[in-house]
Parts: sequence; C-alpha cells; structure tokens
Amino acid sequence: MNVSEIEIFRDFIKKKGLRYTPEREIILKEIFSIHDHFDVDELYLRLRNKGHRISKASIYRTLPLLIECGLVQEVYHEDGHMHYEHIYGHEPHAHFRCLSCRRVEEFQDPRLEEVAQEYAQKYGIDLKMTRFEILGYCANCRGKGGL
Amino acid sequence: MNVSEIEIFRDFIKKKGLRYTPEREIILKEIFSIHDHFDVDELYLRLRNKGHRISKASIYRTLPLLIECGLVQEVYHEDGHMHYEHIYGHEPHAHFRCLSCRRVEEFQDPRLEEVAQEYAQKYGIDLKMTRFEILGYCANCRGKGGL
DNA sequence: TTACTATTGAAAAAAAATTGCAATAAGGTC
DNA sequence: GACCTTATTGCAATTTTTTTTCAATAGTAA
Repeated sequence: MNVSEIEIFRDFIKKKGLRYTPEREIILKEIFSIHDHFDVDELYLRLRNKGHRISKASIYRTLPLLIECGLVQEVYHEDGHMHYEHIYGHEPHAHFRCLSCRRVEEFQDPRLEEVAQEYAQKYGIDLKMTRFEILGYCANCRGKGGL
Repeated sequence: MNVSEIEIFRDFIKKKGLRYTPEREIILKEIFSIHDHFDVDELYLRLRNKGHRISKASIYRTLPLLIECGLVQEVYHEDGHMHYEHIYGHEPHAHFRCLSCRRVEEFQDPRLEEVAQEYAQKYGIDLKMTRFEILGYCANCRGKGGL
C-alpha cells in the first residue's frame, strides 16, 4: 500500500548498518494496516492468522526500531502492557481514555504542539514526540464508577 | 507532616467501606515524603530501610487506591515498569524526558489544562487526570544518540 | 560465491504484577 | 472490653510481559 513508510524504514535500517529483513517489513506492513491501537499480542496473532510465523521476540525487537525512526509510538500502558499505534502520516493527536469502559478517543488541538515546540525551543531540545492523555469517565460512564 | 492527604485517604477508604490500616497509611506517608518520581521497587526499599516490613503485594494493592482518590498518579512507563508521583498539593504539570540520559524535567503551561477542560466540557467527561509528555534529546545529549 | 555477522525462532530467563491462602487485625456490635 | 465478621496482610506461587541466550539461517558487501 503506502510506500513511504517502507522507504523510511529501509533507509533508517540501512543508515544504522542493520539488515532489512522480510520479517521487519512484514511487521511494518501489518502495523500500518491496523487502523487502531494495538498491543504485541494482537499484532502477533494477526500475523499468525495471515500465515506468517513471526515470533514475538522479533516483534519485540522490531518495535523499538520503528519507534526510533518515528513510524510508531507507544500510546499508553494499560492492563499491564504497552499499546502502540503507527503515527507516520497522521497529525499529532491526543487521547482520551475512559477509566470505566476503556474507550479511547482521539482528538487534536494545535495548542498542544505549540506548548511542546516552545518548550523544546526554549531548552534546546531535539523534540521526538509528545503524548497527551486525558483520563476520566465518559458521558455514558460517569456516575457509575466515577465518584 | 501534611495532614490533608491522610484525611483524604482515610475518608476515601471509609467511604468505600474498606479498612484504614497502618500499612496503607505508612505507604501513603512514605510516598508523600518522596519529592520525585518513584517506582514500586524504590518505594519498597525505602520502607524496608526504615524498618517497615511491608510487602510489595501491599504496595501493589495500595497504589490503585491512592490513584483512584487522586493523590497519586502514574507518570510514565519506562524500563519495563511504571513510575509514579504524588500529585496532591501540586499544580498539574507536564514532563520532558530525555531519551538519552533519561533525565526528567517538569514544567507547567496553562494551555494544557485549558485543552483538557474544554475537551471534557464538550463531551460531558468527568475529568480525572491528564498526562502530557515530551520526549526527545536534551541540549546536552542531542547529537549523540539523537539522529 | 564466499565470508562475515546480524537476525531469526524457540526456549529459557528475567522482571513485573497478580493471586491464593492461612493468619491477623480493623472496626462494628453487644 | 470481648466478640464477631470479614477485609487485609505477608508469603509464596502464579501469571503475564519482556528480554536474553543460542544454534541455525540469511543479508550484504567484497
């Protein structure tokens, strides 16, 4: 599908002196076919269901590379493990998570990036990513578990 | 020291029909004596060094309560485990984390709370907490590992 | 094609968090 | 204060997540 992220990843891998393997590309492609957040287990099962026998170890080894080159981001830690999303080609966005139903909504606000940019500029920071989360009880759930 | 968080915690525990135990209070007090981020292991060792034989299980069981009543917050997940901080009595603040030296800096910006408040209002959300993180390479580290 | 060595899958290990259980103790009632 | 009910505790075992080890495989440059 989208060629760009593949090129970015390949260039990144080459530039680091690493090897561009089929496993790495398959993982990348699968991640970019998921239009939602995912965790390692989900990704592993999706690959498996498509006939790819890629180990979880390879997924765990590939994710940091994808994160380092800015294609993927850790979104939030929930239920004892990390959840990810692909971010290349998407505007930076914030997440609301309902503490009751666990629903996750995305939204954007230019002020968030502004704050980050200004802070980075002020302190000479090489900004890599931002994460903004709002936690609370959604309209449907408030009043139930929500105090 | 500060009596308020103790009262808040006790009231919260009572309101839930739970029991206010010495262990819970000791954990609370210790957390509020740490003026930095901490993880479960650090907290456990601090308690142990002071002669308290409180198990990690109790810490793991107490933290969600402290979070639920708004005294403590999960700050970030790093090195495979969660890091916490006490938030009662502090202004909401954002965190910058250097991906190289791991340094963590705090800063405030009213726009962040504004965005959260507006979003909550717009969707009828009962806002519980926000988390804003900036990840990148600090002035000292940029250029080294920082692409 | 050859040589070098990074990467892989599988299994083991490590680390983090949760759970089961018997003993203890909080806190309400008499 | 004694008694009763049951939540909480510490410990150990377990579960879950992530990392590491290692022999076999396979990229990639020469």
